[in-house]
Amino acid sequence: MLATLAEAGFSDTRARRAVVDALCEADSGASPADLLARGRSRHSRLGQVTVYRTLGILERLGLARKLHQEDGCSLYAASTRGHGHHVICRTCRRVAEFEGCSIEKVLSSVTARTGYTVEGHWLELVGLCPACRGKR
Amino acid sequence: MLATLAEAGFSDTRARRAVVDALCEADSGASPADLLARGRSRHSRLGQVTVYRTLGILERLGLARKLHQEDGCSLYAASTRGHGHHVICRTCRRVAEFEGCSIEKVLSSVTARTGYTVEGHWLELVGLCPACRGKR
DNA sequence: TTACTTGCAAAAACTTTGCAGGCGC
DNA sequence: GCGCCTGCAAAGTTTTTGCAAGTAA
Repeated sequence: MLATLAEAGFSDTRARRAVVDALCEADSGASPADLLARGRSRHSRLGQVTVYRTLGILERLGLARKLHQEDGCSLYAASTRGHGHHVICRTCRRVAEFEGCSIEKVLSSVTARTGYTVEGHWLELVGLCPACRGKR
Repeated sequence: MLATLAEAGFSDTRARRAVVDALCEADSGASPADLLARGRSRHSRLGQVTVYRTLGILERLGLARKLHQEDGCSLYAASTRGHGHHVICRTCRRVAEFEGCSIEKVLSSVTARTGYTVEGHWLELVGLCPACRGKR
């Protein structure tokens, strides 16, 4: 992830590393505030603004993805570069990434029914992770 | 839509009607601010707060759906009650609703690969509507 | 009448911007 | 050393809350 940042021409700074590490260590969706808190354990002078700015960069590079949810959409999760989707646990917010969403069939039927040319899609699953399912 | 509100125990007020009508007449995603503006042409004393409150009710009843987008997620669209998804035009924001997203196969493969129990999903398509495609 | 609604004003929450100083390269 | 980065403070936005007055039933 840091390597990709470097390739893209961004310098390797302490603040960015703190944000990136905080995001990667989290196996659940993290809000900018969460990331600030976690990042500060690595770099105490880290500011919220830098978290936002770094997230912006990561998002543009496809390294982080914003998770959208019923009750707001300001959680972020690390993401393998490129296309992919996330499943998020409705209880603990832990996320898992997956690829291959065979929705080609849906696309053609939507095109036929609505006349739209579909260029992109956003898919997100919600459920219970193995750990939370066990707890019940 | 108003009938459904009544059945759910909400009274039929001028303000709510203004918001509902504004949302229904819009064939594109509308922000709370858009709805306030449009709603005021019907009920000039309408306040922004009521727009938010009404949208909250409609959302809970499944009559309105929040559209999530790259650059923020505060657009709403009227929605047929129950399960469904939207395609939104990336140019004019016009939306169309569709049902039948055959993602059952995806679900089982995700369950197998991640161990999550998937309970719900959220899918949104982006593209060009017939009108915007023609304009180019 | 009685409880539900509304809208104003204010507060709160969340993001972005301006800018002087700091740090990576 | 030069130019990209950072963080503080402040400004902007968006959404929520408190409350007295208004309205549906």
